[in-house]
Amino acid sequence: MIKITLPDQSVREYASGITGMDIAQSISPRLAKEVLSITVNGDVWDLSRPINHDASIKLHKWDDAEGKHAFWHSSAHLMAEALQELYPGVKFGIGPAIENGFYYDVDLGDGKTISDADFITIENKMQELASRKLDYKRTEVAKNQALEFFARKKEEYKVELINDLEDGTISFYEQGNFTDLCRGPHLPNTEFIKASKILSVAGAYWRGDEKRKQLTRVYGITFPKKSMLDEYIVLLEEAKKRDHRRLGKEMELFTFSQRVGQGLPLWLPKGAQLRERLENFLKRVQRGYGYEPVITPHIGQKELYVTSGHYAKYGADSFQPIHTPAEGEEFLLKPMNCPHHCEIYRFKPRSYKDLPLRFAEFGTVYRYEQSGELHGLTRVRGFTQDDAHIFCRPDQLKEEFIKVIDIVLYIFKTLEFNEFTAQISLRDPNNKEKYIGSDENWEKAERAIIEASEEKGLKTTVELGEAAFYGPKLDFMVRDAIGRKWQLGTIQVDYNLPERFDLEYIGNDDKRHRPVMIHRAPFGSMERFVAVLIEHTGGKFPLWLTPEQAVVLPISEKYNDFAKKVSNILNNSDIRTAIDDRNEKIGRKIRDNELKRIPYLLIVGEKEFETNTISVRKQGDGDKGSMSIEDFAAMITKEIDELIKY
RNA sequence: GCCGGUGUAGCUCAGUUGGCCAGAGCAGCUGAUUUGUAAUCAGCUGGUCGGGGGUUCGAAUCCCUCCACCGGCUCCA
Repeated sequence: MIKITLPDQSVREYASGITGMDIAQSISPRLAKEVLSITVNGDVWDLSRPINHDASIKLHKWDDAEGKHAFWHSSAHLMAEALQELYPGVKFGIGPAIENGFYYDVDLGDGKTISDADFITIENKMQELASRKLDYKRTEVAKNQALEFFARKKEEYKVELINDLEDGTISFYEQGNFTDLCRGPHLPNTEFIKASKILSVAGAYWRGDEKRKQLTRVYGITFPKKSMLDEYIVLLEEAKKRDHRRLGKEMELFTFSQRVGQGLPLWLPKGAQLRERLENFLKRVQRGYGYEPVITPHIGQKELYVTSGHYAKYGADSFQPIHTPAEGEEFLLKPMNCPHHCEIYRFKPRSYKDLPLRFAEFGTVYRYEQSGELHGLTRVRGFTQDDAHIFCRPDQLKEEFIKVIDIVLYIFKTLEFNEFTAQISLRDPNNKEKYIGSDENWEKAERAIIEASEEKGLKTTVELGEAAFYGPKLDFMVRDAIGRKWQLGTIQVDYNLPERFDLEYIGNDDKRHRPVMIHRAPFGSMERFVAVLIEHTGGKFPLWLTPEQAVVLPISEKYNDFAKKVSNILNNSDIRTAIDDRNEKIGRKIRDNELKRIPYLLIVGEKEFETNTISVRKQGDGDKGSMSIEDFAAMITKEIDELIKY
């Protein structure tokens, strides 16, 4: 007999060789119907794999990441089998589960492609196979057997994968007519998969290497219930409706021009105002934290970036130098603000008493992104960072770090990003030579970040080896209103630039010391942040940010003068108010302005004119009755004050 | 940059296998109507069909090429 410990620490005894499915069955038949995989002593296993020793286990259903993972991984195999039937001769690369679904990289053979029109055929084939209730069977094989098997099938990609594996740990999974090299785990059988959808196809280099063959990557998603697929499709449609590229155009916030150049956003008046409001908001917050504004030009001498080290690393893949007509000088469009800020630090000798210095600038930078990489406002070639560089003494690092976290948290709270996580990126302890700076400084910096995050109670993940070569960092990820993740702000510690620019301060020991730099951008970039804000809010911005807060709707032309008076009073109270004096019926005006996401519609007609009032309609909430203009102004002012306090 | 897809009016889209002056709705303009809580009616304007080249008696439609956009890959100071 063996002892099986469940997550609640209760212990059950079973005969050796019991499987996860047997255990589920013994707990409840209902559980047995829903369970998808099992964790055994920390490893995720198939439910059909025998357990031969004492173990702690956890059974996974759809709600667990592990359960979904097994489900989608098995679905990738199912799709592969479908492709094998539909495209004879297809060769397989890799087919993992991903955050939302799975993909399989396949080589269809020369000249063959899969297009949108083929998706339905693949989906139908998958469901046909699934309904046959094919078991996923695990076998363990020796390396030479595995090689022989796939060599015979002319699966050169699999052969390559196996060659890179250690002997003795190789497992195959087989369902129906499809056998794959796979670590698992998998579902018991294909019948769990009740709904399949092929989402897209794309090219993907074999093993991520652009010098190697490009395979066809087929993306799909599956569900244990048909209704869940329907819900997912609704979510995709909702995401489409919120797409910032679409709303940016519709709400007249920004545009792109082929003539200006790809990846170079043009901010339209309403978008520029929105952005300016965000900037002013952050400027005020930063003023309170002791930041000092600086302004630097958009270009700098090439030598500046040679000094910073960026030229060596990125020069060839950047916009190429600008040459002066006479002197033969070379300038680069600035790809970041830090070198300029370092020169500001160097303006005069600094004392330990001067530190920390916090130089802030909404600095516009230009980076040559590959053309296929550009995407709306989230990936552009010219963008403005809400940048600042803090120059401090090593002993001030943690305190400064905490203050930056405070700013980030305040921004998230004000803009209602209520769900977020932070990723701490540390250096790879086995690869220390990849990084610049002393061990002592690294340890100090990493400890500072970890402790600062703990003190602020951040929900963090730690990634080893993800640090920049010049220092560890903390990145913030927010979850938007429909559950998607976006990376926003970043805080990075840097020992490299102070070194390269030979930055110093005089300590209280009268000796020269090296300051530490913190790079930080709570929004990340204005472009990206506005994009995320649009997608998060679906264009229904917080009242204090929205371009037009209220529109006065006169019932007929007779009340245009009164409407004018109302809007003047409100605008004088800093409430951004427009008038819709088109020759339209009131129903039409309401409809159009609701669709424009105007927070408050103010209707004025005979009744309101007589009593000097307005009839208020709140966006999405209908008629709120009438009130005096002054009461409305006070109400709005109060509402904004509650949203944003600075 | 690479693979695949898309490109028709400001926006959303029709335009069958190449064939009269390229269409619709919305937006815009003009006029009528003077309106009470999510679309008043009528008329009009607007497109070198992404750019260039080619095939053809004839091209939005077929071919080549360039550009931009979309989905990914690679990259991201």
